[in-house]
Amino acid sequence: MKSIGEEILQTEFSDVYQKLGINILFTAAWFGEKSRLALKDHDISLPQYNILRILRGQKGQPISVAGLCERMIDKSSNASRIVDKLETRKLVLRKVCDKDRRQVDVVVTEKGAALLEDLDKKVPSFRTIMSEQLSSQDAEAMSFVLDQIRNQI
Amino acid sequence: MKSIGEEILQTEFSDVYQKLGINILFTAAWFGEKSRLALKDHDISLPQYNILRILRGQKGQPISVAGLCERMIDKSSNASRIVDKLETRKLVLRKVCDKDRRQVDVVVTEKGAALLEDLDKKVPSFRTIMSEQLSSQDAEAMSFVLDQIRNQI
DNA sequence: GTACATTAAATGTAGGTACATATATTTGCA
DNA sequence: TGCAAATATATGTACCTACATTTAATGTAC
Repeated sequence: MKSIGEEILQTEFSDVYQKLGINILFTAAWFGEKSRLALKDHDISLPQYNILRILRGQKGQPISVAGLCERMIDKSSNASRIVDKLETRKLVLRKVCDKDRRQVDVVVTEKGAALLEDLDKKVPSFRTIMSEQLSSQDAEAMSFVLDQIRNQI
Repeated sequence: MKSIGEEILQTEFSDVYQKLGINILFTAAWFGEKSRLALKDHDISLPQYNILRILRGQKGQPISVAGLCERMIDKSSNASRIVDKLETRKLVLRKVCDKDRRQVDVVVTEKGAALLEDLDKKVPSFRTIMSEQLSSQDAEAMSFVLDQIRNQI
């Protein structure tokens, strides 16, 4: 089995926290690469896929571009331009909001929903990747530790 | 304290592994943002900083562009162009390798080393961020779990 | 109601990633 | 030796992020 040290050819870390931190960064990059590979055949980028999933979570209810940003993992991604790409391929629809004409309501189209269902079958789920490796109790505990780390003073 | 669900306004996850997976991605993005902020004043990007640190790890010994790639967290980053930027600012030196003229040897300059030392004081260390939140035993265990996750069949 | 601040989205730009291709050099083998 | 395959780096392109600026619509103070 390849440890994080072997993955990046680093023989020693200054301490175990440094090692864990780099391991988190590396594992996130590894997840991303795995997903991107699965999406490649359909010419969908990772942020595009994430936006489609957020739209599905809306269950038909439209969401603004700012609303999409709030729900994205990468907060500084430019939802406006990602929606552009999806709209060009008719996977989502954009419509100026009646109540506030500054806002733009975004919804997924049938074509988008169908593609998404197809993609879900190909993108490896975290459950598939992780459930053999740790118990759900450990997963919950680990998730809590990550919450704590981000919320330290 | 803000849980991952609150961070991305997601009220429910399909399961705890899904939650942990997204939490790992989000925490990695959070680490990145924190570091980027610290580097901003010096106009150094995160991959540029990482390359400078790899070069310091070489302790003067030159390393090829491919060698840099192997040691980077993001394996598909384009070290050639990142080195370009560093070279323009005279933070690194590039020299065609005598033994194999296809290779390019990269070393950090004194200016680069001085800047790096300055940056290290400003970029928050993982130890600072995490040591209050979990014991070194737990950090070691968590790192091991991540290694296992990436190495499942 | 006009003026000014605020807000939502779009756009411009620099640097980065992902990936294909090009260029130069070395290696290996007939 | 000669020449194709392999290797190291650089470069071109599309999409992305980070961040500043612009445009349009709304809110608010006077």
